[in-house]
Amino acid sequence: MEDRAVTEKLRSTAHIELMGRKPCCDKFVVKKGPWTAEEDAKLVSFILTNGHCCWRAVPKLAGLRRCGKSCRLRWTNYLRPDLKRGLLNEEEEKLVIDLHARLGNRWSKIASSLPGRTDNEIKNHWNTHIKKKLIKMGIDPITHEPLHQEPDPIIISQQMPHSPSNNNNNNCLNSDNFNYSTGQESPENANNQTTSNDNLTFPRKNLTGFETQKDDDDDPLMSCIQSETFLDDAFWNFATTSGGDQDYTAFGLSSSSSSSSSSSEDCNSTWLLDYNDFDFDLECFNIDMSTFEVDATIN
DNA sequence: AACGCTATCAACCGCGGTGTA
DNA sequence: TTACACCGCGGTTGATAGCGT
Repeated sequence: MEDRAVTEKLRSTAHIELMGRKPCCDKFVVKKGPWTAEEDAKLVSFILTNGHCCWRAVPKLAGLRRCGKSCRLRWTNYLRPDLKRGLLNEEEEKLVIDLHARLGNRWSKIASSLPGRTDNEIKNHWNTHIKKKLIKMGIDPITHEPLHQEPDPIIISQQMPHSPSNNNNNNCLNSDNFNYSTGQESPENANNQTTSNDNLTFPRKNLTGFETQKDDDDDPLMSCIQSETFLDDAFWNFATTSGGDQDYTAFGLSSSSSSSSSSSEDCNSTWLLDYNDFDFDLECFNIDMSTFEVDATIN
């Protein structure tokens, strides 16, 4: 068995020299399944010392019999020092719901707005907690519409074609018009059917009966949103009250990361979307790991 | 104590987009 | 231009912890 693995490895190596790129991993010698503490230690030690030049090379250089892909997953989902532990708090949950209404199952995009949280974690939390909560509230977790409400085919036909999963235009949590810091819909945007953020935003008005309802009393989602917690300024002020220029520290964003996308007058959800484009890359930590460690303690 | 069921979450799989030889 | 690998993503699975009977 071992001989065969070696033979295959050599063959694979020879193949590499003839073909373009190297294979990502040697399928005959990689280990699968749960990571051991020893493997974790090796991976953490290697990445903290060297960063990850490319994931394919990491297992080899770190002395791990793992696929590079597996190493990346283990690092990003579990070993990264800046990860938050424990269940998502209420604010994070609400943000996930909001972003899910806007983005659909684009977990990585959603995760990029919750520093310290991984796409896998959010996906799991969605499937195990939030989904059930929404159903309990009478809200369809896929469409974010009330469960009892039949979708209007005319309305559906009006939806934007690039709307993710065709389900994101009904929710008053959808908030290009919504100011996270004030809890108010921006008046100048209130009647707009589209916004400038066109690949992430969708017509919000008059597309479904849900949104044009005059009386929201019977609507579970509206009831939720109109609940004390949701209307409490303190809840929405998390974006601005965390201290001076560090507007978004409640999400673990430092002023430097938020400054690229948000100014004081631009304190709506677009900063979140802009932040999606911030590529979290450990190689930057490679320059000065001590800085990294300091930052990691903040979260 | 033993068993079965459910919930949770780490890890894997397969795919699509992109980069490279 | 083509073929293939890399990377990241979303969906799914499987192990196991927790709980009730």
